[in-house]
Amino acid sequence: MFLTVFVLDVDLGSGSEFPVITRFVMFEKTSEPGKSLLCEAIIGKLPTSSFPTQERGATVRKEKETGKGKKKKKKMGSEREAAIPEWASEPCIMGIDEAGRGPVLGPMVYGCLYCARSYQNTLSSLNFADSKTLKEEKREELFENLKADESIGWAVDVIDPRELSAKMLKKRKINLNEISHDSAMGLVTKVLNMGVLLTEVYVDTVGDAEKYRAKLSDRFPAVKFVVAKKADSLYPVVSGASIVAKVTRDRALREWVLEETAENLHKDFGSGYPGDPNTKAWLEHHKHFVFGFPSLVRFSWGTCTPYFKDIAEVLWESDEMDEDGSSTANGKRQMKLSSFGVTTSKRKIEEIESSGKGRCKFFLARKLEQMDKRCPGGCKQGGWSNALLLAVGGTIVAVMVAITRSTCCVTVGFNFQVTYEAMNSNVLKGEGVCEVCKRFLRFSSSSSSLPSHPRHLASLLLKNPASHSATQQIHSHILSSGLFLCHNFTSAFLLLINTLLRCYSSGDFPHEAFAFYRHVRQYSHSFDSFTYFFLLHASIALNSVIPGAQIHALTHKLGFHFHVYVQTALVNMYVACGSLVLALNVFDEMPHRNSVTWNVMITGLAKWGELKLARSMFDQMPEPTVVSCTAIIDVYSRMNQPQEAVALFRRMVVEDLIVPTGITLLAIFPAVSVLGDLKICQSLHAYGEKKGFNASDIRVANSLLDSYAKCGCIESASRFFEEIPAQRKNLVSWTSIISGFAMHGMGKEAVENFVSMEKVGFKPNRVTFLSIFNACSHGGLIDEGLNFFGKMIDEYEIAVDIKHYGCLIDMLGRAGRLEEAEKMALEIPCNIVNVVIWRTLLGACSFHGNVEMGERVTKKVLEMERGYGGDYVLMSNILAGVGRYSDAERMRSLLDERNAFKLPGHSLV
DNA sequence: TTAGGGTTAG
Repeated sequence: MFLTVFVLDVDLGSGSEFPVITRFVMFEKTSEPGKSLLCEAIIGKLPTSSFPTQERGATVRKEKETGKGKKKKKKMGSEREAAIPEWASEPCIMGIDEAGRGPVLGPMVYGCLYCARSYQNTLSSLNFADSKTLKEEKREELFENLKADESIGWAVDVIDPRELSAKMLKKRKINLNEISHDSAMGLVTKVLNMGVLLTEVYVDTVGDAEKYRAKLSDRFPAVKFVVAKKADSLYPVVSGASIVAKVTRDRALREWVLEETAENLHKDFGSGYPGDPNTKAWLEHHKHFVFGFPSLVRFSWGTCTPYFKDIAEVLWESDEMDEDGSSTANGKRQMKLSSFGVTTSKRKIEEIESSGKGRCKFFLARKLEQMDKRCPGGCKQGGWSNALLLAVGGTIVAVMVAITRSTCCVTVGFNFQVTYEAMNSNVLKGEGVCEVCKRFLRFSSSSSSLPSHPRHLASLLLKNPASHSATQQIHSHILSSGLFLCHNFTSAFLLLINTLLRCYSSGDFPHEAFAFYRHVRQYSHSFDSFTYFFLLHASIALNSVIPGAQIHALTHKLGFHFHVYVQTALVNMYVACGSLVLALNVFDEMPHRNSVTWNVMITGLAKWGELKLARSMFDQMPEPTVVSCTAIIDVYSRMNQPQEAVALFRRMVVEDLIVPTGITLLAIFPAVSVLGDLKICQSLHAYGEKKGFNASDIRVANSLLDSYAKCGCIESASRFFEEIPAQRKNLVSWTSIISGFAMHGMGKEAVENFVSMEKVGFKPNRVTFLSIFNACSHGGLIDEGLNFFGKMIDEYEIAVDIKHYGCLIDMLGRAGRLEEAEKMALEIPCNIVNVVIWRTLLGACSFHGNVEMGERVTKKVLEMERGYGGDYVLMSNILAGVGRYSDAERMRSLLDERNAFKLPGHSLV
């Protein structure tokens, strides 16, 4: 399973180090193309901590309001004023210890206990001992005692498991020792800031004791630090701190709100240590296929890894590329990029919502709601973003996000807690981007497996030009990696920009080309003709003249009016959008035109039915090329003017000015087929042999054999087909010869060839089946035809389309099996059925004189179309055939009344 | 790194 996550907004919180994703959507995407499923559309805000009784951060004991010994605290920097005991002004000692470094579950708690140095002896008599050696009840009792003791102060720092995991897995990793040191230092700072005169601090070591001591002394030069192993059993003040920490952690675990749970999650998780069978069982039973574990679990622990085997697979398939783009030792060159395409639609979302699928407790626990597509921060360009889930050791640990239209990049910890680096404000100064998005621009190229040089990225794009996901990933990478800063204005960067535009313009998401261009324009104006060329193609792909016209204006402003490529692309764009007048305007105003410009204009005119104008322009062309000639011939062929096509081809050959190519032959053959002129066909055969086109281009050979068949010479077609070497024949060759036999009523030969084709390993397509059905129809091979029909569905799994039904109904109808034909017609799905089907059946009814069915079918036909005279004539003939002359006459009258038309017959012979 | 013409079908 693949996942796609779209992050739309983050909450920076007030002073929180860890911003939280508050708006995002997630998609589940199956590996089956086209079967993408929206899993959930969600929005939410994470709680700052799952420990309900303590705030995240140091919690410092407040002195009781006893009055005695109470005094106003000195103001320390910006710290708030608070009451502190008198003894705090004396030299004080403090102990620091932790609880819960090892477990895979729950917070790590740092605790401290402090008192006046003069109270040290009393402290020793309080029977504090290393908390681990005491029973829970005893610890609770001691904790309550020390809380009640006015000569003692204490504080804790509860570090949420999500924070631990996020820090350990973020790009700039912070290991547990570092987190521990920071926490301890945080406690020292807090207590000092309260106005406590700390002179000695005893700390249970984490890592090398001396280095730790030096670090602490460096930070707090006025304090003497004693850092030792097992300090909790050596110094009563540290033992007290260990009790504070341990009890707080135990309570946190007891009172932990498993937000993911409504009723199913239980808290029998044992000790939380990785080896504990209860803990293991709990982990096994509480993993989630997308979110991994509830927020209680430290997902960065190696213990968790085996549990992620079965959960959502996240692929970040990219072979390691060297700096120069060459392959690594495994010899693979091709970059594989998994597809995290944007696949959604309003309908799909509604479907999922209404089906009730997708919502799970993990979403509910995160207070997730439906959302719309706009960026809540007010990004003018906001909207969907692209995201990549990064997998480390098979575990989802981060989501890399680049909102392609608003440039927002964040990494997201496993439980959607953001672990982000400082944003690069130089890069993101864009207009129309909301503050939230701006503040999250980040992600250096080192965090991605993509190359960092524009030239390498461009070559990657060129290797995967059709891959939308590759394009998106590189798009995101460009926005997020700071390439703008390093490479802006370089030719390599422009090449990359252009290549990306090219990929978008030729793919299914051309609007992204404009979005990207708009974005880049905020930082750079060093575009060239390639840029505008691709943008104009993107406009064509969008099938909209508006962006194209805007680019037109822009190129005019930027001085590209003399650039032949840009101007030709403009003509092409206007032609493609059907704006012939605008195309002609550009064409006329061009100071220089080349043959391509002419060809674009000529074929454009021809395509939109302006054949005469096209021909006149062709005749004015200074130097006609084979392309323009071929284009005109092709247009003549398609516009049913075969004589003109042949005449022009003759002129080409006779005048010997322009040499036809294989493509010219492809253009002329349909005209020859329409004419049915075997002699021309034979001449073209000879010409193709002489020039080598028949041998070099299988399409020419296929077209020739098709033309032979259509000119009535199935023998020549068959002979020519046999002469094509087996290894050159393709599916079209086989289909063409089957079709040839079909049109000559040679059902048996068609079937034999179909069988031979299967034997040599070709898999028939829908056209092949159309041909074989036609062959069976015209050859009277009804049962064979029906067998082929079954084969098409069952063996080749080809969807039946209306033309297949048409062939089969024609086949059954010709054979007089009218009931079967009618049954089949009635079974055709109503969204594809058309009048031709029923008209075919009506023809069969007429042929076989079936009045009863004829009347039924006529009714069907007239329900669908009333203006075609042939239908009335057919029914009239059926009625007349059985002597119902007055009814026949009524049908004829109806034809006149309804002003139905009938094309007069014609013959070329 | 830019363009234009392109096989089979009731």
